Amino acid sequence: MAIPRAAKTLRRTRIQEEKEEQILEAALDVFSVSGFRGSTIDQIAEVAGMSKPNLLYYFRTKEAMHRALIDRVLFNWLEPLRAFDAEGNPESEIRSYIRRKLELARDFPRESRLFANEMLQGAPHVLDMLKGPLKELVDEKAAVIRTWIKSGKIVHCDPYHLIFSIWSTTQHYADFDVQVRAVLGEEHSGDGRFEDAARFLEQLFIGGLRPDRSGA
Amino acid sequence: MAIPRAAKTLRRTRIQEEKEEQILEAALDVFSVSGFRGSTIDQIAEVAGMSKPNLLYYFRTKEAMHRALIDRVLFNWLEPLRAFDAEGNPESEIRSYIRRKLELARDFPRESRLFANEMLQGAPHVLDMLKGPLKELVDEKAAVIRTWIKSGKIVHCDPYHLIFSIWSTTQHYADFDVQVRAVLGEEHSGDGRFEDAARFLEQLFIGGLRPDRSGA
DNA sequence: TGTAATGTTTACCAATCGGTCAAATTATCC
DNA sequence: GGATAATTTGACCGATTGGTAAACATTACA
Repeated sequence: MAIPRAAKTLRRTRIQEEKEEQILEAALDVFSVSGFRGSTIDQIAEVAGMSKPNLLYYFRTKEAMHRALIDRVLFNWLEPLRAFDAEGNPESEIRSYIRRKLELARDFPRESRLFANEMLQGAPHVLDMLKGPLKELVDEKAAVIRTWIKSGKIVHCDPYHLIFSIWSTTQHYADFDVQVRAVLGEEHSGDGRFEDAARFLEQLFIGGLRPDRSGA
Repeated sequence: MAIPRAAKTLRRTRIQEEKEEQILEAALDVFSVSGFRGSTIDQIAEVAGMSKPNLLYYFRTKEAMHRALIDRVLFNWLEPLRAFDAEGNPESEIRSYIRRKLELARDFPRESRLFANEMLQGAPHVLDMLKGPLKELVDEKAAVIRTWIKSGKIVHCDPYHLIFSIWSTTQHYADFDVQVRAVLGEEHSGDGRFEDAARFLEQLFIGGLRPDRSGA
């Protein structure tokens, strides 16, 4: 007789570890493409290579699966922003922030798309996190940027929109990958495009934020 | 007895005009949030305020509805890029391109999200258009940008990634609207945020593309 | 090695899905 | 106003959906 599933987390088996991993991996595949509503348990079960009831033995509902996935992904997703350091100098901090975000887009495009899908749907599962922890983190980093502005290290600008623009430009290469590939053509669709993107974005942001030397 | 639906386009009734408009409007509401797979005909019918069979009288399948919607939206979506003019000077052209794209994001966010959903799903319905007409248009505009670079009007950079970065930064305000609002907080979630965004992005791109006067 | 806990499968359920059909209703035009 | 075309509806269909029940198989551990 199986334990009530609520108690399952008390002690985790080897098999539990493996299967849950397997399921979340498959769920990421499916959710990141079709979004929550558009994905089916059957689909995920097939990708995971197990029967639907077996999958439901580990995650009782589709919601639970999605929630577990989001929880696991979000932490890593914010890591680069957390690393944004007030002590460092603006140019290298921004440069390395762009690098990190671009690496995430390259190495974890499904995670990026999972998040993008959630946003498009109005963030029904993560709205509290956006308004709480995310906002606080961004507020904090915006304050850092403001000190850079006040000390004349970068041009006067809105720190929030600066952060938004770094997010959007870098995530674009994961979320709109198919469009990027289509426009660049077969020849420039290798991993080299990430190097090109990094070079361009660093140039754009470093150049665009350099304090104005003509005016004052 | 109703006409075979294939002949319907020969002469269009007043009612046809109205109802099809009504349906596409509702379909835009639904598809832009849930994507193709995640949306249901019943949902759209309810938003459109008509019965499902009635809706299916005008569009035989969900696919047909989606296709009609995409077709109608895509043309307008590319208009700003088409307006990108080789004769104008780079600064004002880029400035007004950003403005136009940002206005689209503000005034037609559902259209932007419809497109974003399609991209996330791998562009199953528009891949040919991306590889064909879109690529050609972008190639053409990239050539324009290259002439600006050659004549020293803007800094040397990759024109494709420049275009991508304008797309992503502007569309971000439609596609990730919920995140932008959450991070900015209630007080900055009015329409004023588009003015702030415009000011920041113009500054970023104009500054970032200004030819380097320190080097040469 | 036995047994209890854990894991898996087959069969199934009610609800919803995309879509059809024929009958009923409404608009159009002479 | 009547015939005819256009529109709308309710009832329905088979397939798929998220999820369950219970029998069956396997594992861990004493």
